[in-house]
Amino acid sequence: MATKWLSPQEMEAWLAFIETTGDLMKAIERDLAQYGLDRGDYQLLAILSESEDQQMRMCDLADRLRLTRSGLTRRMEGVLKKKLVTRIQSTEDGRVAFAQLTTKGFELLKTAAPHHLESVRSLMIDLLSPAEIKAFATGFNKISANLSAE
Amino acid sequence: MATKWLSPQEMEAWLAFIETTGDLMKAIERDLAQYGLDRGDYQLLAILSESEDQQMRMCDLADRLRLTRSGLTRRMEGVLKKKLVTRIQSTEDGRVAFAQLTTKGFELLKTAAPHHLESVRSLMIDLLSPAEIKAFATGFNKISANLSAE
DNA sequence: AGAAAATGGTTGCGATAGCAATCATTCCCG
DNA sequence: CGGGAATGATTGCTATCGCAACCATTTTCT
Repeated sequence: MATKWLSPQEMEAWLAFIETTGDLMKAIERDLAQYGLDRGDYQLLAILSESEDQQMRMCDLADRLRLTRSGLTRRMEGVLKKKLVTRIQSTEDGRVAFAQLTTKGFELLKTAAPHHLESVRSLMIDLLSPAEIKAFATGFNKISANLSAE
Repeated sequence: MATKWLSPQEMEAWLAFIETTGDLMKAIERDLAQYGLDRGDYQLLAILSESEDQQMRMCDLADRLRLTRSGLTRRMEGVLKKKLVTRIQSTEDGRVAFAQLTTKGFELLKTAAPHHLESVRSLMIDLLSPAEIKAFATGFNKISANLSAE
């Protein structure tokens, strides 16, 4: 297999991507810390808030969060202790538990969301031209579709 | 502060980015696992291989890898045990230690690199149009510059 | 109905990595 | 020169998360 190297332009895209992504995530996470949340907690609350009855089966929630079931069990410990989420045992299926957003969790999310949005804007979105925004959307969607197709 | 929401296009770019990035990294990491390396090890070897005498001060290496000094100390344990890197105590400055690539480490890197490159190509670069490549390069560079400027 | 398989969730263990504290060495300033 | 500050690296502690093993419950198949 002859190794086809990356062109300078391709290399620049790749390097900029890997070197920047981690830093960007850290910066966004730092902005979220003032609410006592990390990115995982925020994502969890955000997903629950958009769900039917603001609740989800643990299992499905784990998939959405890209966590294993055990990973979610552990993450739940944190938000349960903070009373941002409650655990509801299913009456229909004894195996199943639901995670449900509490009022406190919803209030915190409503407080944090605008600031989080502002972080995303100022650290990323507002820096990009419309063409770049479009390229990010189409590009990452293609990458994602390819990953799912495997 | 009136909250300026994201436009559908902006939202799509943001969601595609965060949802895809983690999966992409995991996929690349999975391809690297056949060589007994994770992404951190690979990066460490790659950076050393490009350095003067294939060695670097621990401190500088930590910066390049976006690790704290303690994080690097721990990561070094792994590659030291695998004999991919050696530790060299500086004779000039008693505080300083260098990490240096071993022959074995260099050989492994030479073996893994083409496959890693192929992963990067097939999972990302080759899926993108030239315009998207360019947008990724310029976009992430802008984001990065902004983060550094803070 | 009853055994085997599948599903949902938790737990023990190990790996990664950050923070704070620590230690050694070197630098700097009086 | 001597003492305090800075620098480089390590260690203890903690938190996150995946894997494998496990347990409980439900489903499926005969």
